[in-house]
Amino acid sequence: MSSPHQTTHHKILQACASLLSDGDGKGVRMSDIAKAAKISRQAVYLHFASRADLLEATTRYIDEQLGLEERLAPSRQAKNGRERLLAYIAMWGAYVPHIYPTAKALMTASDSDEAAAGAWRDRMIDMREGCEAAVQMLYQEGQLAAAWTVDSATDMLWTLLSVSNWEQLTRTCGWDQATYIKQLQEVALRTLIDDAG
Amino acid sequence: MSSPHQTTHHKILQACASLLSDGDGKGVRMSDIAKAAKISRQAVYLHFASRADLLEATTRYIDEQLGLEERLAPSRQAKNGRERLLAYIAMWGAYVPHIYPTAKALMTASDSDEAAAGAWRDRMIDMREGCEAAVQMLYQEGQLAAAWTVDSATDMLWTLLSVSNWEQLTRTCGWDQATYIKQLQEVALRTLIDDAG
DNA sequence: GATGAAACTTGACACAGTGTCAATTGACAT
DNA sequence: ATGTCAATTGACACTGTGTCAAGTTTCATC
Repeated sequence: MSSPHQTTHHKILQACASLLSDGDGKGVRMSDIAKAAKISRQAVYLHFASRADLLEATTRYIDEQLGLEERLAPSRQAKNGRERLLAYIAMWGAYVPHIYPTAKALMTASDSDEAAAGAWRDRMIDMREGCEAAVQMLYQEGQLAAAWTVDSATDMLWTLLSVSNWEQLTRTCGWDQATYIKQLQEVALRTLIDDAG
Repeated sequence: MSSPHQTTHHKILQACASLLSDGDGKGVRMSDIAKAAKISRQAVYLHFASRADLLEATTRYIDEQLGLEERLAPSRQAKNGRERLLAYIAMWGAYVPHIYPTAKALMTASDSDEAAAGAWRDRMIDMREGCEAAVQMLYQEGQLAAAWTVDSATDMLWTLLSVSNWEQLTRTCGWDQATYIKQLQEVALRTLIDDAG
């Protein structure tokens, strides 16, 4: 737990995050990051063991910058499962665009496949918990549709909200953010709740 | 339109398909393929311009081997949109396991990113047409839920059935094939049709 | 049977990008 | 002055794709 204030460590994260934000995560090389941080390429390795390691740290850094915790508050304060589900999807839909480039870089990390894939998977497991909380609440209210267990419904919701899906719908299909949120809320409600008004 | 009978061309496709089938598409190198086809690595390039090119040809080859067209028949013969939707999802759920390794290799082709990604995208656009046909049929029957246009519903269904989602649900979440099919049918019905009995 | 064209082989190489190593410099504290 | 830590420079190994050149096999065809 070193404290990364305005240290080199911090500068690297900033440079990495910034490079990932412009462009869509393609071809951000260690040397690019070093250059952006005004540092030698090798110095990066003094702070991060590998590209995957740096990428993973960058997602955490971005989470802090963007106040992920605060963004989660509305869904946590929701008074019923339905509201919680809607709030969670709204939060997520507004959040993904920010982490997308990093996510993409992490998901398609060609080289240190194991490490990068693992880092991203860990990250997504955290997000799964948010899904589970909403589903659990629905279940306890007796609102969860009969076709689902808490587990399978969580799996489904989690998958529905995956970054890949977000990418396909917004990038390939051209949906805008508001549409993405509205339609995914629609799907989630109709799928998970019986009186899906 | 050369005719690939028992030619080298054909042997390469066979070797590639076979290598992709065991293992999950990771680290299948050009040299591995050449070795499996009992050919020099360079000879592969006499038949396929690049790894992406070969991979793409392999998906087509597999489609033929597995009789994709015949598998599509039941959904095409369905007498209403609902049946067509269900049949299409059932077909797809049974089909994905076979193309998954190749799909994965194509999606995560680190190098010739453009070509590989493009090849896979083309492939998926074909599959989108199957989704659209079902949605269109529902629409013409007045069965498509009010929240959707034909386009947006097709986008949603297409995304729902993506290989990434299949991968997450079956590989990560551990769903078996029957569960995948049943639950995705459930989601599609509830989402797209108003009287989602 | 010689000629020639295709298909294939061998071996070498360029290229990109990651990660490693060793030797050196600079700053700062004690 | 000494030690230590951060950073630099430059070189190198490694992996895998794709390219090139020169030689060999195979086979058809005159």
